[in-house]
Amino acid sequence: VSVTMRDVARKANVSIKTVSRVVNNLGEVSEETRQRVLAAIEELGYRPSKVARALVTQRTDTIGLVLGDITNPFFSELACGVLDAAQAEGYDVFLCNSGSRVEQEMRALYSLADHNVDGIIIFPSWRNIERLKAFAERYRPLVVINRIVDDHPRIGRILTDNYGGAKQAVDFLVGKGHTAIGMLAGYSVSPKIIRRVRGFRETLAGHRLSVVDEWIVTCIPIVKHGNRATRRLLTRNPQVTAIFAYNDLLAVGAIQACEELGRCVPDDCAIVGFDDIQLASLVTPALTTVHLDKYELGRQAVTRLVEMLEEPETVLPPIHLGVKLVVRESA
Amino acid sequence: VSVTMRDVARKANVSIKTVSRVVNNLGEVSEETRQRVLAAIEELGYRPSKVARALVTQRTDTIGLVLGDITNPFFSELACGVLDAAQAEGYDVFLCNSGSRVEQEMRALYSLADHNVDGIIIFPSWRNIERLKAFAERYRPLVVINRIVDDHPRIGRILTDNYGGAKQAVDFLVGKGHTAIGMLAGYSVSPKIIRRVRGFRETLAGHRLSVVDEWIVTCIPIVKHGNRATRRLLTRNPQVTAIFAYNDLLAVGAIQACEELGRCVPDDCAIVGFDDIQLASLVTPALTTVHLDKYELGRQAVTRLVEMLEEPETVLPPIHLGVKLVVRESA
DNA sequence: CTGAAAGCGCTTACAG
DNA sequence: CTGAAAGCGCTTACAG
Repeated sequence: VSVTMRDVARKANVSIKTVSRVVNNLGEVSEETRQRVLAAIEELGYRPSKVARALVTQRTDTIGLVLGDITNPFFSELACGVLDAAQAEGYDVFLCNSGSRVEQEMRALYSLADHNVDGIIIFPSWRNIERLKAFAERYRPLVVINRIVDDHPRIGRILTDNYGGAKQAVDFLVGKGHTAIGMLAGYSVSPKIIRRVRGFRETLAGHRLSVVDEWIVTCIPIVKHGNRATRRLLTRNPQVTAIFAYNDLLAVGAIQACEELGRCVPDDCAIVGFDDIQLASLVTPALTTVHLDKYELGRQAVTRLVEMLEEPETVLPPIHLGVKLVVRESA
Repeated sequence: VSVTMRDVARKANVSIKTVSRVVNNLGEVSEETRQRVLAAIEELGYRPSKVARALVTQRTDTIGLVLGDITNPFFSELACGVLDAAQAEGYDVFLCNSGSRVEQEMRALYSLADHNVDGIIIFPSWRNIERLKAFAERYRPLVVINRIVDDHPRIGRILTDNYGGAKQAVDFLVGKGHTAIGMLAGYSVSPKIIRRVRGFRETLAGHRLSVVDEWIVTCIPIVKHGNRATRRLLTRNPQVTAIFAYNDLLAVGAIQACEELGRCVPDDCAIVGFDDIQLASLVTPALTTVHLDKYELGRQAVTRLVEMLEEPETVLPPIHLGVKLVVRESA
């Protein structure tokens, strides 16, 4: 099928090299020759093969994006930012779902490396940092979203203010008079890893409120499990009057559970989410939540990756993204 | 950085060709040699370059996916099906947003062709079929979702039963006693192109109800515009007691509008959506809508594309996907 | 069972 | 301003 540089060269009666020069705008070609080559390209419908070019330049103009699950609105908004920014910079993007599982995540990474992507943006699963570092050193540069990693020229970092967001949420709830506040903690309850949990605990303590471990429950961060976990939490601990959720999906599940339990939101139980996905404002009652600019997060990741590709030796500082509580109806 | 076949060959004391044989499992290698090569591969961390391989085989093991907007839950569920099926078949996938604009869509297509993807799955913008056909013939095979296209060996087709879904919705509404039914029609009101509109009109006519053009309004299919369009529709035509929406996003906007207008759903105005995205069951009142298996849609598209790649000459019949009305609270 | 040569479609020094 | 040669990292006939 495909027409090559050789075909164009033949048609325009020049060497392959000259075609290459006009395709890549390297100048040094007489205007007349240039026009002749351009005409041949047009006529034949020639498109330079990025594969062939990549083999010699070692650049593919592609990047990889590894996410937990594109079906999660948080990730799809982030992906949208990545896509738009990548296109603006001239990159195409490979998308991989990791299912938030380490094995699948590493498989995606290696598969991307096999395709010689220029770099990879990843929202990693918990605790996987060492393997990521090994990968980055051996194969491709990485931009890591929302995980703490040591300085490294091959690893870029984008961090959202999860601690601060949790603090804003708790401060707000305490300000409303709540003293018995539970948390749906997502995958892990460990404050060492999860800054949203640490922010929750420490802010509570800062208000001289006791941190009750039993009120902090782990759950897969989707609606169904938020519902289930909340039902269990409120049934066993009816004294809890407010819930801070690791993300909006859990918070929406919590609203459902309250309704099923006959507890009115926000009067019988206040609920605060995190992320401010589109769903948050569409649900009834509308969710009070910590707003995070997911699209911008994706854009920044691309910007940072491009910087790293341009200056491979430099270690760049982490990029920080702020968050802000949005008060609606659920608290 | 990168270690090549030559390095492995040197280390294992064999020819490059022999390394190629074990990498590709072509047999014809003595077990002893095989082990030696495998050990060298392991030790050096060698990974075969797909780029180099692609240059000679003309296959990249990648496919492209061109969507309107990954942020739309319909598309992200579809994408999830594509991703999973593609991975199972050994393909990685490029994702492109087209913003539902023809120019951007064509740009994405050509960019994908430049990367030598093996094939492309596309949910095309309206009326673009001729250019798609030209592209498919000249560059890469396509699987087209939800557009009618003539038989063509380079174009696969997946169709959902949009007409039947609209019919189910209207039948249901009429069964409930509604006679003044409006429609939020999405981008275009033309029954020639949009089967959901045609199904709506013809089913109405089949019930001997008059089809009022003024009650069928076009709008960008997202929540905000659904709200706006519904407000206008119901304000100008208060006699309308039911609305069929082109998709769930519009239907959710319609629910909001009714609430703002003080019309109770479903009693003062019944609303039926289309697609059954996750949001549909989360909103209050929960949306009655036409269920569509978007994940399966994505899977089928991949299956079909793989079939086409295996038998490039054959023209395959369109794949049809059924739909089914799900009755919840909004109608 | 194993290897030397040619070639996929480009770019990169190097000449002229 | 223009071209011939080598090479990117593989696979594909072809020999032996």
